[in-house]
Amino acid sequence: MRTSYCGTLRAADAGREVSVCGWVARRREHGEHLAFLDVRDHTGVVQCVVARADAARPEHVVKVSGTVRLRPEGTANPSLSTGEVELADCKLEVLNAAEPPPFVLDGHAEVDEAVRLKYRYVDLRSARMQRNLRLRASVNSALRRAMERLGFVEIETPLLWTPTPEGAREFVVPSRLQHGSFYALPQSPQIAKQLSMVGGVDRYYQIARCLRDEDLRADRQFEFTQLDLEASFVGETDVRAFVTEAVKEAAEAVTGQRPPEFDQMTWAEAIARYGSDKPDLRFGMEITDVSGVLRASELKALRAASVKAIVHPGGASTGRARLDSLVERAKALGAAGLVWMRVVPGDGPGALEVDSPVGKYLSHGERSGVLAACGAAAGDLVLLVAGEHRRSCEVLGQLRLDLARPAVGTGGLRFAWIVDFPLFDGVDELGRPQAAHHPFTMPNPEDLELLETDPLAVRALSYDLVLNGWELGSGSIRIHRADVQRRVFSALGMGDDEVEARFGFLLGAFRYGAPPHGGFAFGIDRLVALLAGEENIREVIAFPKTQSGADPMTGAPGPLGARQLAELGIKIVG
RNA sequence: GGACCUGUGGUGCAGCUCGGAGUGCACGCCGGCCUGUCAAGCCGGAGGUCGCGGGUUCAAAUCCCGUCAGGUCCGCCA
Repeated sequence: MRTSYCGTLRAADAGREVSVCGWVARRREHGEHLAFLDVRDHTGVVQCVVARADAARPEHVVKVSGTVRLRPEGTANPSLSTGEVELADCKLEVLNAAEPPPFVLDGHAEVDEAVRLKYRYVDLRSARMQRNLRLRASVNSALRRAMERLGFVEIETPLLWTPTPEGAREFVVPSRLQHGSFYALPQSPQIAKQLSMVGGVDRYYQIARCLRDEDLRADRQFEFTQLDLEASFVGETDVRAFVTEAVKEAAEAVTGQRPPEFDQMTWAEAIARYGSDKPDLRFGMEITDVSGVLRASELKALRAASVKAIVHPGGASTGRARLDSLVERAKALGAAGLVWMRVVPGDGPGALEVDSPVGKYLSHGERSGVLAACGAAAGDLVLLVAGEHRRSCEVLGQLRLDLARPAVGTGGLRFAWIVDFPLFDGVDELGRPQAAHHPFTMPNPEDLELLETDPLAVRALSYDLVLNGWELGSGSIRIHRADVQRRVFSALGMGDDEVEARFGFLLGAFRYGAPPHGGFAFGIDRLVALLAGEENIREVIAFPKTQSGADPMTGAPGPLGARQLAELGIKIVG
């Protein structure tokens, strides 16, 4: 039907007889005998010269046959890939007429997302969506290449799995053959892939759809896609090397450049320096501990266990209203308060003074000590939070992002491995430790004895991959011995009966020869969004859902008919 | 479960604080003119449940209450 794609024609093609197919992007009419028609396909647009264009309205589907020729002197369009040529002596065939589209696809108007989603099939024609979908495909392709090169074998795991009421809320599917029983759609193929290790697969991977019935966000959809992998007879560094290789291959496929070595720091270091377990390393403003300087301060509030500071370079010009809102923000984040200091020149060369509500309560030595400790200079803004170590760090970590985070798509790609996560993160209302990662995570062997005595201090053999402040994914070495697994379940407050009911088949498998193994999973939607410079994963998903979980195009979710409900043994009560 | 922002011809906005006739801008659409444009240009035209419901008022896009939808965030996401 066609000989060429629209966006590929160049000066070197001059003289060729070609046919292109696509959509009418735009037309420019000059009276009876001359009109220009821009025909668009996924590769771009090409200008076709026709006598009359009445029959070809925007978004009509057309086939144009003609001769490629150089445009007349002075009429080339350098902003177009095909700007040096045009199609002349055209035969125009309308393959399908179209109603005027609900919005224009010229990339200039910012169209409301709800409208775009309702007419997603039109929206997908835009250069932006075409680019994002193809970028995503090349990421998938690169990931597969890397995994195959590393000896991983692609295995499909069930979508209809058994309910495991741990972690994220599950989507469930009623069983027609066993009324009252349900399948669960997998939050991740975690257990299946571990069983594949017991099954001697050695190296498993899958580009897996995961489903979680939790509230949606800019970086979270009900269903999302992970590169999921697991390997036997490996340690932490092996797993990280596999993932690093795959991610680098994907980034290179998109950017043309192999990314530099990934940073690596411990979880404790990430919290202390950036106030986050997913630090954005594209900029500085690291947190400084100034507790020592203020230990004997007249200000009781600053004699806390831990006083932290960040410096906002050039922030001394920040107005009172803005500072007040920062104080409110800090309180909303859980800080007792926020002390700000505008750094101004003092008397004498190089001397500094502070303009701060608490300035007069601090000695000269304390004021200069704080400035020296965090390296502040005249014109900067210093923010102090006092309280418990982790909370103070996290509050300042959030303010750091609020004040200075670079826009998505700028500042390059700063990958970082965060290692040595704690095994448990806090306790629930009954005082039981909560698994930070998942309950199959191997405790650090050095900390095994703390499982029963000080569980919150136990480090895990687990690690996260972070890119520009987004958590891409996480992984761990798994427990492969039933006795250790039982101790962890016990620390989690799960009794033998409960464990048996939920994970009996997994513990059973571990009795039949489970190799040491570990793995990882990371979100492809997030990786692709960051590589595409999008701040929302919906922009890299062909048919995403809104924040309330609806699809404006299909109307999903929708009701079931009485007959279908009866077949499933389901009665709607609310 | 909660906080905040948004909702006005097909699209994007302004109008809302201080109530006074659906007022305005840009794009698109329809028709006319136009032989080198390229986000073409010029002229004309059509197109409205101001998200929805209620209240206040002589009078509501505008003020108040409720509700729905979209978005950002908190909770949630082992």
